[in-house]
Amino acid sequence: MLRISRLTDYGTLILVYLASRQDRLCSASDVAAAVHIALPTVQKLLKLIAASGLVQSERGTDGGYCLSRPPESISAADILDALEGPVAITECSIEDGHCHLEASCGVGSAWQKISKSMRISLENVSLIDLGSPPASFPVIDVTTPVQPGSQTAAHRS
Amino acid sequence: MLRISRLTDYGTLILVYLASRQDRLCSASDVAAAVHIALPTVQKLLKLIAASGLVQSERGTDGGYCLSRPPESISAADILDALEGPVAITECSIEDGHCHLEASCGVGSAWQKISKSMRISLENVSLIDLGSPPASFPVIDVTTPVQPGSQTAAHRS
DNA sequence: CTATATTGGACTAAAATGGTCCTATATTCA
DNA sequence: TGAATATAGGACCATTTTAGTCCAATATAG
Repeated sequence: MLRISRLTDYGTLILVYLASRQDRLCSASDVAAAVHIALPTVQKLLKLIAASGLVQSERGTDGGYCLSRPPESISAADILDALEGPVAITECSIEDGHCHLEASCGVGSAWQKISKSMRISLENVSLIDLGSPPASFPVIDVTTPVQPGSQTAAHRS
Repeated sequence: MLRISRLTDYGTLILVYLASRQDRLCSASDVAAAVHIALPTVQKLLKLIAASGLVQSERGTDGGYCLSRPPESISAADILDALEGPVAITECSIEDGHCHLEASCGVGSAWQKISKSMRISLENVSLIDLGSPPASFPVIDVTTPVQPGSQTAAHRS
């Protein structure tokens, strides 16, 4: 169903929470209590997210996690990259080469291109948007040339 | 990874093939030979697709399958609906109600809205587009009000 | 030295996925 | 009627992915 995993969903919650606590360092326990997700799961996710560079960590007493960039500059695509690997709609589109159907296919490339458009659109959704979503999100136009880094979500208040 | 399943990918291939054979009825064996996918798998997929109404079937000698609508009117969203259930980016967005995080969440709705935009954009990609993709597909704008049935892919020659 | 944290990994149960196969039924034609 | 060809509707299984928990090691502060 073109869906993201539940862990990615949780990860988003965690990041949104950290965005609201930009100043302080939050321990995994703090986060778990705030977002109402079991501690072990939060720990696992924070480790993953930290490994991707989206958050920074500090060990020891009074240690914890915080965003390593301002929330405006963290996109939905960044989150997917961190928790699910690169956004790719088909297996073809990640392996990019050895598909035993290539000759008769002609479809792979379409899904690939759709995937690229979606990725770009997700790059335009920031952590702030995810925390306080607009009335609705714009529609992907999958038929005209993509504009690489157009601009970030335009609804910001 | 925001990906579609391999079976859905295969299903797309099959539908694109049927679109090129609009006139005749194609048996599962015909299709399997044409798209280079194992017969049992093709049979399974055709049954699923037929159940969804995208293709019509006829039994008996000289029976087979054909599209039940012109390929222009079959969208990528239709294919996903047929083979993976409704396009929904999060589990939340399908159950639409009982999420034990609802209080602290605020994120679910953002992903839900993004999902809706993506769905609409996929509705604008036809089977013809999937068969002969344009140079690139437009980018989803996830920040402005959605336009329900705007128009179908504009690159058609 | 002890408390508190993260780090990095192993581990398990449950579910989804991909794929095959079998029986029943419908249709055509000789 | 009977044989051949198709779909219909399942069951079934192996493998992978997902979600979730837990443990030993390390770093930090007091």
